[in-house]
Amino acid sequence: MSEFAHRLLQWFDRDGRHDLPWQHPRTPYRVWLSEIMLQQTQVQTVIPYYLRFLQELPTLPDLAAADTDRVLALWAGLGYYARARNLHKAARACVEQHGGDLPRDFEAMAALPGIGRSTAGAILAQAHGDRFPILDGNVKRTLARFHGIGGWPGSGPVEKQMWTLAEQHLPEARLADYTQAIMDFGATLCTRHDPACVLCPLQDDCVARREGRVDQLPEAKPGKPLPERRTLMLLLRDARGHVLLARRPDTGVWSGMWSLPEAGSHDEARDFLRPHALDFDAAEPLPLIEHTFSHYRLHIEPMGWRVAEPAAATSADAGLRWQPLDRLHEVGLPAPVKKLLGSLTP
DNA sequence: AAAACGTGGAA
DNA sequence: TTTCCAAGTTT
Repeated sequence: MSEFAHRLLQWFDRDGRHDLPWQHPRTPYRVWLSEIMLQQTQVQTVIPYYLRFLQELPTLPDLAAADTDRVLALWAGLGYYARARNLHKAARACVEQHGGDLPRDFEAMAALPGIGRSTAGAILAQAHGDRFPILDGNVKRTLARFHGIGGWPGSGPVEKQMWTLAEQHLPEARLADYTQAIMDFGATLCTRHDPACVLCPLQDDCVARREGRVDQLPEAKPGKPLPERRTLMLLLRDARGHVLLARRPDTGVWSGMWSLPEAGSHDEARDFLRPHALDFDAAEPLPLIEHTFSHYRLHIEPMGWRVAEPAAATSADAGLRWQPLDRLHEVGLPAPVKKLLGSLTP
């Protein structure tokens, strides 16, 4: 076995994490769900969502049989909602094409929506002990430092080089433990800021350590200014304590989620209000919301109205629904909308 | 290749 | 306050 993997496994046995929820039992479905939730998301954030999701949908067939709305509701707050929609699609594909289980074959696994090369490797290694590398943020950081690799790890050439190295470091056995080990190592010891180099089992052979470049590696993603956008959110409440929700389009942010009706201008808002016989100028202004995405900042202007009777037009529209304020947990709401509606007094 | 795609926590 | 970024994938 390579010295790299050997030292990592020894470190893992003593200092790794052995009680994460998806480790007991380490079934393919449980590992899969954890890997998808953990994409671009920290363990601490995932755990409560993971436990709730698994309680509601304990098996892959349960997930496949669930409504998309229910899946999105369980995901609401985690972000990157395409993960939830792809998870759901993949579960249905597994029922139709793989007998209700995840496939054991790498190519079949990576062909499922939401499962790329790294996630496929992570699932096969952890659930079956198969010999595949992963290349997540932890591994990239570890390799960048250990081998002294410059350049942003997300760029094509650097990533290609790292896949090769990740493959070369694989041990012959204990693939499940090794996969968990290198992620634990990156998450708890070889951290982005202030890594614990004095405790590191790889310190003698670490290029960054030897050359005093630990703080400089891995190199950051080239930064760009954050664009600003704005929208009006229309909050219509009726006398029963229901609020009017609108389904997000199939494309763009929050796709498929339920949210508040939006308007890009006051004129657009007036058009939307017309069937409700509401006066735009009678709106109750609500506190402005600033919501930051990974790729732009959104300024939300919420405006509220009270309606005596829900207009017939809104009940017939499949893209709209009147939802009781005390049953918002039934639908998947974007984080800032959930917060806004949660602050309302019923 | 580069941009889209969420959110909350830390520096 | 602003910036960065955390178990990436898809288009």
